[in-house]
Amino acid sequence: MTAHSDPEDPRPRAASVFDVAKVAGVSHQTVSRVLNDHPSLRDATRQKVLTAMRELNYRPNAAARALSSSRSRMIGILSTSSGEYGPASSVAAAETAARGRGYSVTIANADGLDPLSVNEAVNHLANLAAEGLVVVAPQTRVLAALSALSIGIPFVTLQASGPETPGARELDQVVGARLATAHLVALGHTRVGHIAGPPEWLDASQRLAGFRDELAQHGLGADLIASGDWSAASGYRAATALLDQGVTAIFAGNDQMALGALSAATAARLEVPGDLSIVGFDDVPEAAYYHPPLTTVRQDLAEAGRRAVALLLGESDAAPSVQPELIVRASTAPPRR
Amino acid sequence: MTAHSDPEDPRPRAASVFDVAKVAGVSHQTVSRVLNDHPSLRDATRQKVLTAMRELNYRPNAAARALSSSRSRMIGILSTSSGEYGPASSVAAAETAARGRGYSVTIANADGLDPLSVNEAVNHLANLAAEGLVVVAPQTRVLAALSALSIGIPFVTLQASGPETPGARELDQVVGARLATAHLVALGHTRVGHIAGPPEWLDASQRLAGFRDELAQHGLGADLIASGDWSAASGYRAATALLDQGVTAIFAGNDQMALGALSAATAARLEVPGDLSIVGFDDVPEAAYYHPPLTTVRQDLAEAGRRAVALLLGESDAAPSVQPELIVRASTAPPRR
DNA sequence: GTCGTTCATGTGATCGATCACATACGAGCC
DNA sequence: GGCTCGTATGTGATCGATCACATGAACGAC
Repeated sequence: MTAHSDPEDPRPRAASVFDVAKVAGVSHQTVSRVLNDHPSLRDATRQKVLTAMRELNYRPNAAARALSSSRSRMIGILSTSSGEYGPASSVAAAETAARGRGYSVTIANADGLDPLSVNEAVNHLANLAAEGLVVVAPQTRVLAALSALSIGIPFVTLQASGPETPGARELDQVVGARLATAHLVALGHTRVGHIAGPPEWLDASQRLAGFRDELAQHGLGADLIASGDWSAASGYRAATALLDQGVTAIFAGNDQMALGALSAATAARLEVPGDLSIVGFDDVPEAAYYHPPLTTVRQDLAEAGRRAVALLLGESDAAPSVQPELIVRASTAPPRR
Repeated sequence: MTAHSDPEDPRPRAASVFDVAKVAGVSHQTVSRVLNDHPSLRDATRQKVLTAMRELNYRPNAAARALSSSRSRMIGILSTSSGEYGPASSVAAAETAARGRGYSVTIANADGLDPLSVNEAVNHLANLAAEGLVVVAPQTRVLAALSALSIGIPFVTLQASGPETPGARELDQVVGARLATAHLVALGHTRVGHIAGPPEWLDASQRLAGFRDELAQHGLGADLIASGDWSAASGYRAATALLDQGVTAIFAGNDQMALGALSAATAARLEVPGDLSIVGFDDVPEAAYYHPPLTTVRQDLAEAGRRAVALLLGESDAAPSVQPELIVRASTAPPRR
């Protein structure tokens, strides 16, 4: 009594347009027309096909579509490997926006500092035939690699402009920085320092530029500058250095570094905002709960993600860019004396 | 004098295996063998082909490969739309791990609370023929939707077990919670409260379970429980409620809520850790710079992401799970009296 | 010296869609 | 009637890879 092997299940593989066509009593091409909602189709026919699709639990094969139409309907996101709040929320918003338009989103993280890693990431996305790239963490090196590889993929950078992106968004960064700086100056600070992000980040250099511009406009020198790497730890170190130079106010390039500065002030037995005013950038959700609650510049990162996708997909009705907003909390005050 | 339209550029479309084959003087199949590094290939032949590929700047067409091999080499990540640190860093690590193994990663965000949104996200990934799913923010509803759709895609959940994932990882959460709770008990606290995450999150319920278990083991009641939504704001509210009930220590389900609790204590003119001890969970990079620096439980989220991918791709040499680690900083101390 | 094996390579069908083109039918017009 | 035109649908080639199978050469075993 030997159990003989079953002749295998009748149809292990998924339904194709042909299967649907057969069930609906039409040609495969008609099914394809339904899929791409072609205008000249009788409604009765369309319904028959749709019914058949449901019955067979039909799923169009994305690979086949991509192959024959030579359109991948895929957008690549080039990001850094960090889990930072800013990039992450932009990515999420970009994904939602893209999916809403029938696109898929693949991500590729690059180290950013490592040219090889950037190349690999870009190459990966190019191999997938991504129709466009959203560069989330725009470092000069990433953009350089992108140009150098010169794969003909259009790309849009977030939060800072790349070659293809005219003006608009880059203003945000400068304007935001000016907002923060102006606030400190208006409070009466004259010795205001800046903790800049890594110089190779476009955002960082633009914020720095905004800081300089604003001080210059008030006839103040902008020589109190320290650099960090976006982390709280680096903010702590940078703030310590700036305090030695006698600043009474600090504009930090992001909220994490501002938090580090807050911590450095405490360690130096200084009161914030009494002895030292601090402004951050980004308005991370936690900023309102820092001690003291942080004055910062709010950016709508999610909106930036959405807008990047819209721009990429050529919806050039691109509304004017969202302006950053200064959120005044408790970490800033007039200098004590 | 009419400019006649050019007969168009000679070969606008990219090189295929056939083009490479012609240049290398071999058959298209041999090219394919090089691509998939087939064992029986003379080295000279392989070199010829590789040279031809470089010369033509050949990129294998992913869609065509997927179609004919019926393998998408794609992993889907099902995530929530938040920009939180935890999920984001796991996603990044998972991506790197997947790419290292020749897989691509597409993401799909779901609202998590909205069943429709979850369905859409899962469906999207299924349509892409993802070979496996990594569920980054495991809420019961997401898992339910996943089972209900019963598309035959294997999936792995991060940080908490799903149907397919036996034991291992889920311990992490419980163990971590016990670690935190035990620390507070060892300091002499008897009225310790917990700020739990949303009940529909598996992580939240597991941490809560760990908290309860540990207290029970010491003969202490675990009735001082408030719920939050992971945000600092909710932590603030929950902590305020717990303080009314006279707790001397709080274990928060994540660092953001712990930060909110820190802020609530300050608002209530209580000193941390003198009047109130607080422990968080996750060890976000900023935790060391909170005021005071936060005692918390460190999880290696990136490692979790990597491991999820390994598990998914059937590398069952899955090393024993990484144990969470208690990081003692300055937010915990013995009760004042 | 023929046979079976293994290695190295080629030939044609195939995956599941779209595309280019053909066809059938009815309406409108001279 | 004969023409053109627009709508609705079908036929076969095609995208770029892999797969199944065939073939030719080299080599040892009997």
